[in-house]
Amino acid sequence: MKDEVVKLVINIFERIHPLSENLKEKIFEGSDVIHIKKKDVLLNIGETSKYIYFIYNGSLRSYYLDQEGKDNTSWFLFENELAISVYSFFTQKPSFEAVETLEDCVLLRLSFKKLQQLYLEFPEFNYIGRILTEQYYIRSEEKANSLRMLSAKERYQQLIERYPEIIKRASLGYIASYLGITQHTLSRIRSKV
Amino acid sequence: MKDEVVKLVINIFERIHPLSENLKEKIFEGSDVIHIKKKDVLLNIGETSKYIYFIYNGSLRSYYLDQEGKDNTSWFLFENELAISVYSFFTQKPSFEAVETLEDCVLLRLSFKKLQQLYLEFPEFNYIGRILTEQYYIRSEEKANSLRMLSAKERYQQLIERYPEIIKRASLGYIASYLGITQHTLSRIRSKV
DNA sequence: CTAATTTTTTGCCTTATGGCAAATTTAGAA
DNA sequence: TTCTAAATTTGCCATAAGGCAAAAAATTAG
Repeated sequence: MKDEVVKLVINIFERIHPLSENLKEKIFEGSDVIHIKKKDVLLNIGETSKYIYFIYNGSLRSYYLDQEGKDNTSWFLFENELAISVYSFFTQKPSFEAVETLEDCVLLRLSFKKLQQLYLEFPEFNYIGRILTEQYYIRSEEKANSLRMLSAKERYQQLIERYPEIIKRASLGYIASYLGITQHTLSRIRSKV
Repeated sequence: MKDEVVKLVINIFERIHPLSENLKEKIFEGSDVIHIKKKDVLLNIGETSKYIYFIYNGSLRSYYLDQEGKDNTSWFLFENELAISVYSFFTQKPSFEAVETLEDCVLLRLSFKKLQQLYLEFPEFNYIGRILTEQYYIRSEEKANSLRMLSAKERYQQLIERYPEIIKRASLGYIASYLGITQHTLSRIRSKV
């Protein structure tokens, strides 16, 4: 199992920049495959994010609690994507957001500490880290721009266009908060489309 | 002038990771100081972003045009910050957003091509690039989360708390679109506070 | 398979925000 | 300084989205 998962990750990395055999071995040694049930929590609010996850199977979401304690989904993540709590992992400070599974998952886990070692020992690995960070950053900008420029309905339409599976795999309540609207509004939008 | 500006940039970089003398020289050689007037355009919609800018003096904004052709500010940037059009610069594809100055500016400019050369010639420079990308990425996530979770009034209050000078340096219309609301709404929020 | 729980839809009314238009203030140019 | 243009505020009304509550549908557990 681990062989297969690590192979896939390395494959994704190598589309960005070749890896030395030594680095590949270190990635293999430093990471673990974990199996985790639906609705299990990978990171609690207030906890510092210590791991980056690669999603081999399943899906995750991260969410914030607002003033009234309602949870607002900030990201959905699926197969072949990397999952972290952006602020907490990058700064190594306590998280304002939580991360949980939406489905049973198979994840590859690498610790922050190990990752830093790899970055320092293999400077070229920073190239890959930089490119991946850029790619997720672009998606973050897209999110902000949709929220700014599009109506609730348009945001919903854009979401199902770009990530059609999201509707099958996440509940309406989660999707609504991700779009910055209430369940009721989303339900109404759907009934009209 | 150029000495002073490059020194400041390198100083900022060195807070992240030390630079070899050779790399410092290459940064100096590869970059140009440019003086540019208020309201001048650094990047047009449809154009591919070829430069990254360091703001020594002045301020910039980037903006999108919505369906009706109204412009919506996506970022404000001030002294000691780096400015790019995120999507276009990272992907080297035509930009959906434009970048213009809000004030007369003194900028340090480095081409995408030169930057890639530096990344390849000095692998450790990717470390700095990665960390900076992470920092701006965090800010992008904050923007998206504010738009999702806070009311127009709360977003305005958060903005003046975190970036108080923004009010003196950007017009209300720009600030309103950055907050995802109309000028009128922002004007009303201000009159009530 | 049935009961219990969760998720989704719907109705009614309130509130926040937008659209248009005009008045006022501020900034810029001659 | 004075004139002109741009930015900001305000009023009035329309529309989008939220709050509360309950019904309906779907999922899960026993």
